Amino acid sequence: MKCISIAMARKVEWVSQEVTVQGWIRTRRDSKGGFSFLEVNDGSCFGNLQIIANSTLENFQSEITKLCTGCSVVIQGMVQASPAKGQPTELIASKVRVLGWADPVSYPMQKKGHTFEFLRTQAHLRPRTNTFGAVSRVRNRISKAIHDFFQEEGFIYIQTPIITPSDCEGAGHMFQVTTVNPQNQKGGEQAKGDFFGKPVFLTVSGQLEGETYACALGKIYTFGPTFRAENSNTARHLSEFWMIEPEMAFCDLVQNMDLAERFIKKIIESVLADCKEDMAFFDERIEKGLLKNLEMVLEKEFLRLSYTDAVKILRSSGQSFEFEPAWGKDLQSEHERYLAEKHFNSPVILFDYPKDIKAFYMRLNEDGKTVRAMDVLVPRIGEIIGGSQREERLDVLESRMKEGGLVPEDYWWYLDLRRYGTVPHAGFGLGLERTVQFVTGMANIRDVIPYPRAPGTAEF
RNA sequence: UCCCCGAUAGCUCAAUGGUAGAGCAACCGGCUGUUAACCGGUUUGUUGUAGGUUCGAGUCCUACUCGGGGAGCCA
Repeated sequence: MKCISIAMARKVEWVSQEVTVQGWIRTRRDSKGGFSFLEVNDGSCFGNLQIIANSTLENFQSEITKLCTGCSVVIQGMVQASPAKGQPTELIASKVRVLGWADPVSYPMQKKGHTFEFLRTQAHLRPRTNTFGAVSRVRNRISKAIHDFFQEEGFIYIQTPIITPSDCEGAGHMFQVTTVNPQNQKGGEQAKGDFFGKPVFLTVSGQLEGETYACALGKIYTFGPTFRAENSNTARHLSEFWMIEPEMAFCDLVQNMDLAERFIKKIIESVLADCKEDMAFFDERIEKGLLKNLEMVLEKEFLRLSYTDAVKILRSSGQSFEFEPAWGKDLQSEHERYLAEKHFNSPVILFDYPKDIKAFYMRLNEDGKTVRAMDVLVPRIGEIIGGSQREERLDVLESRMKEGGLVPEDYWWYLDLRRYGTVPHAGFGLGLERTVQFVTGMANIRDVIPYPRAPGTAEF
């Protein structure tokens, strides 16, 4: 007898076949007409399999009528077309074996109605809910789409270090990695006796290392965890998140933007094609109109707008902002949201930002005032991609570093790329969790990663 | 980190400074090819923590903890 997944058992091809399924009980409904309905889910798909458990089963009174949400079971039986609405098939059980009970008094998961805030306190059990099962499957499909996309485009997947000495781009606080007991360390003496003999940190970006491989292999991408010790407490920030960073040699900003747009569309396309049940759920219960919006994103060309033009649009919009937009200042969330949600109602790519608000490695434009940076803004989320064409001219790069108070010698290996066979190159970073948020409509980033890490939050 | 709001039964929430309640869950019973099943009944409390004001505090005050919304930082 074949042991099959719930996803398979829900397909009509399996009608009339004897099979075994295994999973967890979602609900039980008794019929005194002589049987119980069990809903079993094993995570292989959104829907449950309805089991018909007849009272003639030997453990019907002793066990089956006591099953409740969370119990694990193995069930043998015959798949049949369901006579009632609600499911294509169901399973007439010939044997129901209980593997593990779940005491209904203490088991925290109920059939219905849990807030995401409560489920965050039960992060080890929340994947058993509809929402978190669906998020997990979509997150998986997005991850696969990312690899598919880059592999098909000829990119090489490389793994950049997680422990790194480079205080990359001076962007925010880093987590220091040390084997020295803080109680034994004297002020400033720590690094000498420490494991690596110098201060090292968890990576905030694999970009600098990624550039070195792009300048040898042409097109590369990284896909791994990233750590930022910022004390930021929002629905779109995590201390530990996953980032995808492609880097391409012989590539300018326009090609970079082209890639970013194709990339995001490929992800949406894959999820819409392969996660229909999950996406229908998100559309109905999480974010009304989600599917229509994503389909619209697929059809539309992403708008491309220089920072300078964006500021002009904002200033003449007639919209009242808390902070007045002005050239040279960073765009506020309210500005970005206005552009992506109100003015264009579409993803927008902004480019050519003032050099003073961007990182040292971004290529300086001929005007001497702006750099070849780009941000992809999407409705609801805001910035989902940040990238740039990199500064490939040694002298310009060195002077930009000095302007920013960095010591070029610390970056000797990075500068070597410009000393030996320098080429124009570009790349960007995409936040995986923000992408999952965008695709699923989930409002809080802590609900699209299994175990969120945030300031004061590391329970599991 | 800053501003605003909140914390009461397992969960979601009520309760003029004056006897702590409902719905859901659980349990018992009824009914039914049911499907967020339905109907009747029963049980459930250190009101986030520590202080303070008051004859009396879930309610007012202070601090702290945690959560939510917004902001900054960014992906």
